[in-house]
Amino acid sequence: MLDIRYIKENKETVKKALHDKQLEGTVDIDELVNLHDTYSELLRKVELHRNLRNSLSKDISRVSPEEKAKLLDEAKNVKEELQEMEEELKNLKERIDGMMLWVPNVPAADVPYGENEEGNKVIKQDGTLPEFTFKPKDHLDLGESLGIIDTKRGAKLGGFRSYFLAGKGMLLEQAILRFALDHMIQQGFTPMNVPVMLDKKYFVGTGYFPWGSEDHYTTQEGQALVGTAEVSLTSYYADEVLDESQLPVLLTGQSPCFRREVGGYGKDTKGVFRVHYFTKVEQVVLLPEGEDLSREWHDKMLGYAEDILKALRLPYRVLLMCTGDMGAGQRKKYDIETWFPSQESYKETHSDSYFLEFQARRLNIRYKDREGKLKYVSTINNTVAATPRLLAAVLENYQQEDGSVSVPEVLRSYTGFDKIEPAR
RNA sequence: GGAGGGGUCGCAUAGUGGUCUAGUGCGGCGGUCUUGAAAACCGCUAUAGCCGCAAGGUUAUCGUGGGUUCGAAUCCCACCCCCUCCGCCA
Repeated sequence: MLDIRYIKENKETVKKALHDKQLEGTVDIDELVNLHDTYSELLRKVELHRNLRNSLSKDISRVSPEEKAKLLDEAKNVKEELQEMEEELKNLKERIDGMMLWVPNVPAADVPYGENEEGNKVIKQDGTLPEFTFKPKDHLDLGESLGIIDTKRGAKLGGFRSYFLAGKGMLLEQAILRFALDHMIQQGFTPMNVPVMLDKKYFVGTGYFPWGSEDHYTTQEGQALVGTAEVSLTSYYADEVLDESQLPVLLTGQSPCFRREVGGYGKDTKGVFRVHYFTKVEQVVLLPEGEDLSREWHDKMLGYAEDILKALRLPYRVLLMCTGDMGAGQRKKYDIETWFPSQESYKETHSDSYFLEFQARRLNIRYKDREGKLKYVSTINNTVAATPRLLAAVLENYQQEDGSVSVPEVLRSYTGFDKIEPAR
């Protein structure tokens, strides 16, 4: 959420953000500003009227019985007038609040303009592409021949985009996750196990709602299932006031992630690349205000994710996402894409975004600065490792001519084995 | 799921319709005293908005949302959360 004062003073900037993020038509900024002006004017009138009511009430309690009757009549009139005005005020407020939720964050100055993913810029590439003396299999073929990925039975039980991981595949997944978690702990992050069914307000708070509500499952109780631990971790301090000395808050959490993947029916249909349920280690940072600081941490957190890929010796590249391919709430976003030999292309495995105060305003997370002034924190989040997608990358990149898959060296102390061989 | 108790200022607690403009204690900040400190004493001690150059005034907020009333922390309704006990359960 942006400050209404900012929106009023920077109408054209906000309109441009709507346009650049391909969100035109979702909210009318002129209408919003006009409504808010009307609201402010009415609010002033209402407050004057409340003042009148309050002073009349006070008089009634002090005055003699004879005078009382007269004042009571007057007070009743004021009350009725006030009720009408307050009704209108409430309606205005609801409309404004509803519209405010649709106002996106303004992209940072260095975010390139683009209508879709084609506008993204590759800004970094790392790792040597593996060379195979044979035609590399895709992760599903590998997983099936190794007996570690079973999408057929997954689909039998849970429908399309469900899967089983079995045996050493399951253990390798756990190794990746634990390795990733350990790396973040080494960076000073606090590991967290988080709730994954949350009140919808936290999805609004993190900016997943209203834009992405279609992609979330809901419970009978009206909660939604998280698509990422970011929602839980970022909301951890919702409605709280931190002291500046507590910042930066560094959290890492592992959680199941649930995504309906509506609108993506034809996309990535093979294997376990795009699934309804996966596991992810996420990193979230809360910072004092200041864009320079956020940018510094944004890059630093990108580095933590790169560390994982480097340690796994997986080739990857980093994309600076364009306006049309970033989230409504995001200020700037990097995606990391990891090499998938079977497709001879890089595929998204990580996403790193900073928000400035956008999420903190919605979630009401503030801190007291050194002068005792209350300010909103700035938030950033990034993937550390998401499986089975990253597992799939490991399988493909580490496959051997004999059909086996060797285990990345850094994971061997976690797995206890150094290769996965074809099932008999 | 059932029964009972409870949610008030940073913390603890008082407050059953009108000086509640929310009392008191603790903590915190400032001051007096002191060589210094402690103790004692005095003062201050929320957030957001509006009007105002300022001083100040004003509106809202006692878990949340409705309602009753001229007036609600206080009465009524719904919901949320916490505690105790019972049931169920990894």
